[in-house]
Amino acid sequence: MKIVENKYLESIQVQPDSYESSITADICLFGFKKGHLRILLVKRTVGKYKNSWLLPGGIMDDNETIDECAHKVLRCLIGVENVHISQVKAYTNIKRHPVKRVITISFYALIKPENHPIEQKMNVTQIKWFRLNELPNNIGFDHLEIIIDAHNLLKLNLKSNLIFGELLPETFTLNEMQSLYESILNKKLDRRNFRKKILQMNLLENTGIIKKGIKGGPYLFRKIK
Amino acid sequence: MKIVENKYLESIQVQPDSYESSITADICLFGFKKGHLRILLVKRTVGKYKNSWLLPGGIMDDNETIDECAHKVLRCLIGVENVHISQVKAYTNIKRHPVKRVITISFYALIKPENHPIEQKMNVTQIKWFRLNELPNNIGFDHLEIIIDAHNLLKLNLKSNLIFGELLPETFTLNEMQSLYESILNKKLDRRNFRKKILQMNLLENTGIIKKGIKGGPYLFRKIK
DNA sequence: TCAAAAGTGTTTTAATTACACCCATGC
DNA sequence: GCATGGGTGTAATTAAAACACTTTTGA
Repeated sequence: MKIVENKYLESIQVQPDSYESSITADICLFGFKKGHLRILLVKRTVGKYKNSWLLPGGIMDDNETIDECAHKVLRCLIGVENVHISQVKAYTNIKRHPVKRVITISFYALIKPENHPIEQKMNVTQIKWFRLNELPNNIGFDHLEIIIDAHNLLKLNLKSNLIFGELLPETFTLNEMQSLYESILNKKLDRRNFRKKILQMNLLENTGIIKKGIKGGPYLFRKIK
Repeated sequence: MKIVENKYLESIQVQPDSYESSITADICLFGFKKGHLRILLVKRTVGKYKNSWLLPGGIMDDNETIDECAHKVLRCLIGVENVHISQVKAYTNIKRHPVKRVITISFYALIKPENHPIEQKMNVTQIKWFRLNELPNNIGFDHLEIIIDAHNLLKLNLKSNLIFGELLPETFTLNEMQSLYESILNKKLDRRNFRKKILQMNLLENTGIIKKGIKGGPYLFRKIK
């Protein structure tokens, strides 16, 4: 299995600009760390965009769907099988890749960075979590547009669905959760109104445990079920 | 240009099940006629699904984006260039087409059927507007799923955006508009509340003209700008 | 003991829903 | 002239937004 992963990783990042017209899955992997919403970007060792930050992505095989491909990328990247992904959009501009025509279908996924240490793979010179409001200005291809589209969809889904993947730990304080919402929506929320709204959804339960090391002694909550 | 169109139309519908792995755009073309939201489906003359109703679609060329491809399909179908389209989703299941692998990216578009008489093309045995709540049960491929996804996105966009393409004529009564909304959302709306909400958006203007032939003498409205 | 963060309700405002009568027109 | 559909406003309910003090804990 490890071999398969490496094979894929290479096709994803080692042999850029060398494949035939391809369909790829690019992943906007969002994480929440130190109070900020972040996204994982990589730099490749070769290819035209080797000095640019890029979304991690992979080429879709003959025998896999684009969703399976997206999961494959995540498996290579963080070694996790069952992360929930959401399809965002297809990008088909003819000149988006300098050598060959590449069609990309983008996804977003939500993880907790602490749970998934990122291994530096050989074909990637750098790999880094960026704050969403401090993105580098050298993002390659049309990946900035892809990031913006994914973030917009995430915001939309957050309001209606209250799905936040594993952006938060197993147990968390309501203020941590509020802070996550504020990061994603990029605005301040009223503490009392936020708690009222979230709690009356009956999707969280109070563990009764107080988180240590924080002034005020906040209760830890978890998702029900 | 007419030749080009025919060439495309053939590749879309005459030579099914005979192409290499392809990327297609399938169009959920919604129309509003006789008080019902409808969708245009076609039957092809050949291929495994020749007895099934299908969404109109076309193969993406090397030198066009998927959006251009979608417009091409609409041009072939109804001869119109500048219809607004919305991308919905990519479908990549491996076995969705019986012969070759076909990746489909779906779109929806909104037109007024009366404005666009549908020509029967040679490769299509039938072409018909179906009421969305009376779809045939022999819909080919995964096109029923595609229709449902597109309709759901349309409902979502209707609530937030108030974009209804050209589903309504240039001028229309508020009750015609309400009837359209009820068809799309599939539920009854309160007449006074609907009018209040729509009018206070300030996106419509009253032409001052009364539509003849209807009891009550309703005013005709149009979109501003 | 004091600074920082947690926890908690009420009031105000805005948005949504429910509801009934008279008027205009076509037949 | 009468049946059908068009047009209109207000009250009730519900949801969202604004707002301040007390308690707990770490340093």
